[in-house]
Amino acid sequence: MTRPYRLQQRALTQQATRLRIVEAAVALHTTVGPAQSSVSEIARRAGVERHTFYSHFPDERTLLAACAELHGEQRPLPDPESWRAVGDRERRLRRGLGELYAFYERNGDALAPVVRDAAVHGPTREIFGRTLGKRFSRMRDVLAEPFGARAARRRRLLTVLELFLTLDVWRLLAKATRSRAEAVDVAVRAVRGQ
Amino acid sequence: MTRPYRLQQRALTQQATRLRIVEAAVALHTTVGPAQSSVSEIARRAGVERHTFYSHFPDERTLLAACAELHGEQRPLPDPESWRAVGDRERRLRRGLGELYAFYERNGDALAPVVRDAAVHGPTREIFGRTLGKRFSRMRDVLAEPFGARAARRRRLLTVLELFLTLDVWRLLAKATRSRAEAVDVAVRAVRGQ
DNA sequence: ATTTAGGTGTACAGACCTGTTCCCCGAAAT
DNA sequence: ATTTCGGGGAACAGGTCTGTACACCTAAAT
Repeated sequence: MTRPYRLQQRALTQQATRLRIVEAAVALHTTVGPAQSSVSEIARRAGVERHTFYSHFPDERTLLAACAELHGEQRPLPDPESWRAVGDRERRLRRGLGELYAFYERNGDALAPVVRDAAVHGPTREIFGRTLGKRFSRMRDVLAEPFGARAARRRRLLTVLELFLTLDVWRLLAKATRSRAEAVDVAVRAVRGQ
Repeated sequence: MTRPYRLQQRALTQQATRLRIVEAAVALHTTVGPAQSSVSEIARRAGVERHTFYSHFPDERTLLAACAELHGEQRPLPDPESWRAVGDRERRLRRGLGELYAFYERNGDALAPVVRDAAVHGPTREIFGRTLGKRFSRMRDVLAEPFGARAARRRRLLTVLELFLTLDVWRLLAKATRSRAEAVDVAVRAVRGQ
C-alpha cells in the first residue's frame, strides 16, 4: 500500500518553516529571555500554528539547541586560539579583552537576557554551559598562560581574569568608562595588580 | 447614624495580619524573586484570602516598599560612615570590603533573586534604587576618599570599586576563592593596580 | 445591647498559557 | 491521475493567574 515518498522540494519549504520558528525564538530569547518566551508567542511571530511548532520541536531542549546553533553562527565569539600568537602577556591580554569587549558591544544587549535566565532556567543553563562555558574557560586559560605564576598568585590571576571576561562585569565597565580602550585598561590594571 | 469607632485592640491583630503577609512576600521574593511572586502564592503562605492581601496592599509598590523596610531592618547593610575612622586607604578598603563580603555571606542568597529581578522588573528596580542604590554609591565614595587621585586615575578607581562592591562580582569571587580574606585580597590588588 | 469593620469563604469573568486532536487543503512526489 | 504529508484552522480540557463582588461571622468598640 505505502508507496515510497521522499521529500525533496518540500524538504526545503519545511526547513524554511523551521528556520522561521528558530528566528522568532531567538528574537524572543534575546529580548524577554528564554524563560519568558511562550510557545504561543513564538508561533505567532513565526506565522505558524502551535502544533506546527511542536512537530518541529517536541521539547524545549531541541529548540534551545537549534537557537544556540543559529545564534552562534550569526554572532561568533572571538577565538582565543588566535591570541596565542601574541607572546607578550600584557599585549595578549589587551588583544583578548579588546576582542571580547568588541563582541559585547555588538551583542551584549542580546546576550544579557539569556545570561540572566541561565541563572534560573535549567534548560538554558544546560545549553549555555555546553556551548559558551567551555569557550570562556579557554579564554581565561589562554590569557593566563604567559603569566606563569604559581600557587596563590596563579589562583588570584585566574579569578580576576574570569571576572573580567564576564558579561556582567563588562556591562558595568561599559557604563562607567568612556571607551573600550579605557575599559580594557581598567581590566589590565586589575590583573596586573595580582 | 455613624457612631465614632477607633481601632485599638483590633489595630494590633490587623498589623499582625499585615506582617504575616509581608513576611510571606519577603520569603518568596528572596527565593523565586519579586517578578515571579504571585499574589495567590503570597496569600496562601500568609494564610490569608486574596482580597485580604489587596485590602492591605492595593498596588505592588506599596508591598515592595513594606518588604524593603522589613528586609532592611532584619539584615542591615554595613554602614560606610564608620569606615571613615580608618585613615589608611588600604586598611579602610579591607575593612569595608570585609564587612560587605561578610554581609553577602549571610544574605547573598536571599539578595540574589531580588537583584536579578531588579534588572527586569520595573517596580523592584525603583524600590531598589531608592534604598540600596544610594548606600552603595556612598560606600564607593568613602572607600575612594583616601586615594585622592585625580582625573583619569580617579575614574578608574571609582569604576573598579563599584565593581567589587557588586553582589554579582562577590558571588564570582566567593566561588573562585577559598576564604573571605582571599576574596578581599583579590579586590584590594585590583584596586591598587589602578 | 448594639454597631462597626477586619477577615473568611465562595464565586465570577477575563486573560494567558499548555499539549493534543480532528478535519481539511493543496502542492509535491509518485 | 493518484497518493502523500506539511501545515492551517478550530476546538478541547486543563492549568495558572488577575481583580472584584457578595454574604457572612465575630470580636472589638461603643
